[in-house]
Formats: sequence, structure tokens, C-alpha cells
Amino acid sequence: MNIKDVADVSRLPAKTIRYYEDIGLIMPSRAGNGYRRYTTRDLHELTFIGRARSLGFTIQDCRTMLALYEDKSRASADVKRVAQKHLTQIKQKISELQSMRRTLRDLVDSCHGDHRPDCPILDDLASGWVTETPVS
Amino acid sequence: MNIKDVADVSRLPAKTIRYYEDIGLIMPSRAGNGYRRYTTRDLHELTFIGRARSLGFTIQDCRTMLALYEDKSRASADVKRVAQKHLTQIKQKISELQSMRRTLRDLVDSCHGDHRPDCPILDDLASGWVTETPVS
DNA sequence: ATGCACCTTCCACCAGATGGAAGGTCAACG
DNA sequence: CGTTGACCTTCCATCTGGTGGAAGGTGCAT
Repeated sequence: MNIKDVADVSRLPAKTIRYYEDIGLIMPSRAGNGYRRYTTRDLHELTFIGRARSLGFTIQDCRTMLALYEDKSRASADVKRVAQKHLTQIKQKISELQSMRRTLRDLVDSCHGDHRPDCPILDDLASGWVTETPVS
Repeated sequence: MNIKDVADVSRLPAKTIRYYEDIGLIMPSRAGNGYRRYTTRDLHELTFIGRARSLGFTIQDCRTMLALYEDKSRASADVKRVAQKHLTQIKQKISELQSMRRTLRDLVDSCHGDHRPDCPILDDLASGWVTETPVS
């Protein structure tokens, strides 16, 4: 198969597939005209990577997972460890975002959002600062 | 003040402050020896940017917010619109991550994680694929 | 033979920094 | 006065994960 075919089936852009080759994730052979020639196995691997990426695994994790996938004597513990670590990072990211969301929601709610210039959102961003010395 | 001083107070790395200058966010003056010289206002702006960044605003949003902050005849509606849009994107991101988390948690929970090679995580990543034609 | 869809490489760009090398400056200490 | 050490400068490379586009080659149908 040519790149377009694997792109269509794997639902990865051809650009991305070439990029994955650049970084050494998949190494298709070449036809006589220089075109990349993908085997079913290549396609299989690309789909695997696409699924892993869609679950947020990094490229490095994809490498590891692919290697484990192809190592028939792997220990599932190794796979689980990678996934568990990634899960922990996702949880971490979610809680950071939730914290931002709470703050932003409060700020957005408290801003009247009309033609007037006074704005609690800007007040928050500038908080901790005194532009003028208060009249004492 | 020199860069170290504003770095310490704003809690932004000096590298980052220089970077913000590169991209035209803040433009400190220079001392005779070529050192950046920051005013209280520069420091104030850096802190503002730091706070906005910590709420996840993009650099472009920071630019906009800073301009609004300095425009004393702004409409709070303009500020609110930027924040609201950002809030929507955060919510979107959270729900994507939650979806990943659900899937990953299920997969991690279902993997026994021992010395044996069979692994539901890898099975999921490889799902949709038949390596061997079933015996018919 | 001409058009069109496909393929190739290469180079640049995005966000948002961060790391490090090579070299200049300044103040204190002896 | 010299030297040490903490600053400061610029410049260039690197990271993640691609994406966009130009310039040019190939393959097939009409």
C-alpha cells in the first residue's frame, strides 16, 4: 500500500505518518520509484500508535508500548506501569485545569460584562499590586 | 531593577522574562552597560502576565488582556469575552481528559499487571486488528 | 500528450519556553 | 590592584507533535 491508503485506513494524516517515520517510529520499505510501501503490519502499527496517541500517550510511550506489544514474552506489569503513570499525569492535569476553571468561572461570573471599564477579571490579574500609594 | 530582581519578585525565570521581551510583550529600557532596566510598571506587567499564564491564558490572550488593562476606557465586556472563551476551551480540555481517564482507568484496572504477557491494555491499543485469519 | 492525483524531499513555522556556550560587567575582598 | 563570583548579555539549539507549502517526480486514464 501507498501512504494515502494507510492514511485513509489508519485515519492519520499522511504528513503525520511521514513524521512518524522521521522520528523512527515506523520504517516502511520503499518501492522502486521511491514511494513508501506499507505492509499490513505497518498499518497495524500505525493504527496502534494512533489509538495510543488518542489516549494521550506521548510518542515515547508509544515507542515503549509498541515494543512491549511486539515482545511476546513481555510482562503485563511493564505495560500497566506505563499506563498507570500516564493515568496519574492525566489526573494531575485534570485537577490543574479544574482549579483554573473554578477561578475563571468565578471571575467571569463576577464581571458584569458591559460598556463600563471596571472589571474583576483584570483586578484579579493585577492583584497584589498597588499603583498608587493610598492617601494616608 | 535588573532582571534578577524582577525574576525574584514576579516569580518568573529570567529566561522567560527575556523571552517575553523577544516576543514583544514587555519592553524594558536599557542601562548604559546594556543591562535591562525594569521599572515598577514593567514589574507590574510581568506579574500580570504571570498570573494570566497561570490561569492558562495564551500569550496572545495576555497581550489582549494587558492592552485592555492599560486602556482605561475599555469595556469590561471585552475582557469577559476573552475569559469566557478561554473558560470554554478549558472545559473542553477537561472533558477530553476525563474521557481519556475513564478509558485508561478501565484498562489499568483490567490488567493483572504481573509477569504474564497477556494484557488488556495492549489488546485495546491493537483492537480492530486481526493478525491471523481465523480458521474457517 | 495532457491532466490530475498521487508521491517525494526539504525547509519553515506554531506555542512556550528552556539549556547552554561564549563573553561582558560590577562589587567586594584581600 | 587583582581576582573571584554573581550577575548580565547575545545567540543558537532543543523540546513536543505535528502542520503547511514549495518544487519537482510518477502513474494512470483519457
